[in-house]
Amino acid sequence: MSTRDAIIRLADELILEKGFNAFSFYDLANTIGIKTASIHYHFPTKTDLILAVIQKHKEAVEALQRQYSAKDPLSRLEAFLSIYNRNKSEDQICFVGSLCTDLYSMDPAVEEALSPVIENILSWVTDILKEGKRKEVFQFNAPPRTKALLIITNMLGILQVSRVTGKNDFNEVRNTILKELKTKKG
Amino acid sequence: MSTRDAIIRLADELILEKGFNAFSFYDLANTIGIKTASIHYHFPTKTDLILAVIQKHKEAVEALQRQYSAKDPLSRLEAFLSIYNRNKSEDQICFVGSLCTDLYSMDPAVEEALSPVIENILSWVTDILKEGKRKEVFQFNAPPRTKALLIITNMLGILQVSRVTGKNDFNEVRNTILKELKTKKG
DNA sequence: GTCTATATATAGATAGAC
DNA sequence: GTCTATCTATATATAGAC
Repeated sequence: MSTRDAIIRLADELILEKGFNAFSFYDLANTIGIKTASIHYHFPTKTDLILAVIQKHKEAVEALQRQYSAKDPLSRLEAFLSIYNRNKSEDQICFVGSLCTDLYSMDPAVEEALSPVIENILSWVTDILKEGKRKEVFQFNAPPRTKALLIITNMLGILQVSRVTGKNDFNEVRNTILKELKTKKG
Repeated sequence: MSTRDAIIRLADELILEKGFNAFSFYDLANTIGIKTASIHYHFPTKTDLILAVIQKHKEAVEALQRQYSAKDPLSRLEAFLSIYNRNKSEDQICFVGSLCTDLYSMDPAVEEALSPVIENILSWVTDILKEGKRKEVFQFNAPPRTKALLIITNMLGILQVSRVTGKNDFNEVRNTILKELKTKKG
């Protein structure tokens, strides 16, 4: 893995673990085994770095969307839910939740970059729900976009809250979302 | 208002707006019109200050619980939901969401103080839902504690996400939660 | 209870050698 | 592409005068 990729990967982990304002170029440099000046060579400013991390998430989401585009609604929904799997280093939260929390302490360019990623995820889930309802594998009453917001905020929120209430709650919420959504057919 | 209270109030606002790691004693001092040394007189460390902010929320929640303890389930639920009203300075998020996001960058004493507050809110909402179901004003299938987690994470999450997707989504989510919960009786 | 002054540490960032 | 060295700014925190 290139140094550049190692920096992005570690920055991403630290954003999900501690938040954008709680890690420094020194933390990155020290862990990777280089000097801070080398980080600045790849990313002149911390904003440049965070934009690269967002870009990585953007591409990962798009890859997931393509990979499951032809699959059934339940598989597609599970693909979406897999974004939140907490089998990485312990207790990482959702990157959207982390960045939205710190949003007003960051360069406005971050919001500009983050916005289309969030809108893309929201459209994706909305579309999955629409198709699932049409095929009668999902049931829900709210408008699809609203139901998508409910599911997304459940996943984002439980990753944060379950840091305190206990990690079982993550599985409980995830399973309940699926259970309430599924018809006998799904 | 005492200087101490002014500090707590402003620190609270900044935590909800920018997060714990994005404001300094200088920000507080400068806005209030005192010097940083005066902040340290009231709160020797930043941890002491955040603990006081948590204590303030603890008391506010408990006051709300007492105030509505004898009311009907719908009124009690609306009292809970009022915690998330965003009619303060614009775009503040949920204090639980903000602190959980930054949790692993803070003194462990913060988690210790925050945990009972979250557990108290969770018990409160669980109890409201139980009573509402028993009285047939609410309908839901999941266990009451799980349903409480779903509603809490919806509210916490939408305050963060709607910073990007637009503030209408906050009202949409809030109204949908109530709509899906209510029976004809409720 | 607030101030001035200061200590100490760390942050993001740049210049220029190799 | 990585380094050493350094700049400048800001952070939390303390000592001691008023």
